[in-house]
Amino acid sequence: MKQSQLFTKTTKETPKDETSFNAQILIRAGFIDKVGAGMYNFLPLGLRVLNKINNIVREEMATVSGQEVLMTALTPKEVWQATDRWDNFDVLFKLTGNDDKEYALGATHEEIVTPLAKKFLCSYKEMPKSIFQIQVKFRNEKRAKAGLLRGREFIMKDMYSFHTDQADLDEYYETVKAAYFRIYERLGLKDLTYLTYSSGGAFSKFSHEFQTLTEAGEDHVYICPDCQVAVNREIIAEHNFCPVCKRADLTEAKAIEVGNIFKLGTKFSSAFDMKYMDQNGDSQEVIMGCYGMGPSRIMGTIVEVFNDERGIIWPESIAPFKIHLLSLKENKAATAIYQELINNNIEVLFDDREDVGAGAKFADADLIGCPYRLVVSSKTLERGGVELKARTSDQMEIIPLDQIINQFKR
RNA sequence: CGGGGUGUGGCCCAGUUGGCAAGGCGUCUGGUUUGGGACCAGAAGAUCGUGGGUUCGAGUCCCGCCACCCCGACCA
Repeated sequence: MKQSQLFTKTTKETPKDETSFNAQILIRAGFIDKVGAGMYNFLPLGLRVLNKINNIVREEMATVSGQEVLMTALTPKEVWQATDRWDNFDVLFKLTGNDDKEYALGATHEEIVTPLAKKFLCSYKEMPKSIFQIQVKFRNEKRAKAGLLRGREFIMKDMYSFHTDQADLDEYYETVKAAYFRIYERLGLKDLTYLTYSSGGAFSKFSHEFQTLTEAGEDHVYICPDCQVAVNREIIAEHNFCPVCKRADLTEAKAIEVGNIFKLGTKFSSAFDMKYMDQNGDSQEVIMGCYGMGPSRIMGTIVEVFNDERGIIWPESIAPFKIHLLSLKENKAATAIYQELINNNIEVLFDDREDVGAGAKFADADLIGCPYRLVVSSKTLERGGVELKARTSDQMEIIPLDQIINQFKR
């Protein structure tokens, strides 16, 4: 991508109606744009990052046999009445069609996925199965806040699994837990992310959250110094020791929830009368699990965690581009390098702008935060190459022109 | 939903006692620049969130409403 053609541009001004770091810097760098409280447009750079997060999530859900679907975001009133949530789920956005029929914008999809699965899963031979989607969710939060960390409209991956018995759910649940940690590892968040025991809400005694430590978070967790495990403050009164090693001297920390998995049991299969036929020809209730994760919130979390005073420092796995190539009055030589990178399928943002000073280009590169910066200038060309600098380091080195591809090709 | 705060060109903001709405960023034109957000000259761009009220006169004072931010409550 040539930066001269990029739809967005950066700004020095901090938006006045944002105080959260993730929103301020993502807006300044041109990744997102604010429409209203908890509502953001994703712009070309931001969408590239979001899609990369989504694709990592997709790949890992495939490893636990999740099949991707896309369900409706518009949902009929009747399905929510079936579970008694139309009147008891206060984050539902409700609306009325022109025939006075009422709808809700999807806040979560148990009410849609259960009737759907009921149409296909009728026999013990057809289970277990799990399906997931990556979709916009709507929740009428009384107070949206903290940029991408709590929106009224946000992106969510929600997976639902269907089992014949509790043991099968329990086993599957553990494999999904492991897949979640692989996702956080690939996103660079693993060391900061804790499996957290928390309230089970309406469906079970406990659930598991994945909490990433950051001062920007709104949850308080008590972490075990030995295990990568924590207890949410919600339940610390009844569970004030490490669930794994039983230590009692847990340390309080602020964190943001980046995933939440539940064993639903028969709550929804029973509400929608979803049953299957077992080996003996008897009708049995289906056992369900659900597994949530918010890619847009994760994007905000990563910005909160990986940054310095100059801007974002994207992990390579989700950076909008691997390389930011800056031309300082040497567009001819730089264009040749740009073409060669493109020809080798190496993602590059090429700052070919001719009316922008060197200082502004450096500032933009630091703000946007691609992992590697390549500078082409008369100085570097005299020394036979280009200057390479990692966003995470102050070290610079000259790479000979014929070695650039080797440097980045894996 | 309670409490607090803020609304002034696209963005950040100044605006004194009620008296011609200032500056910066960005944009456009011309010129000079080019290794850490350059400089000079010129130009365009505002029904001051919105509706009422007070006044000769309201960005400024009063009342209602709306939006956004923060704290709290809430948060499958």
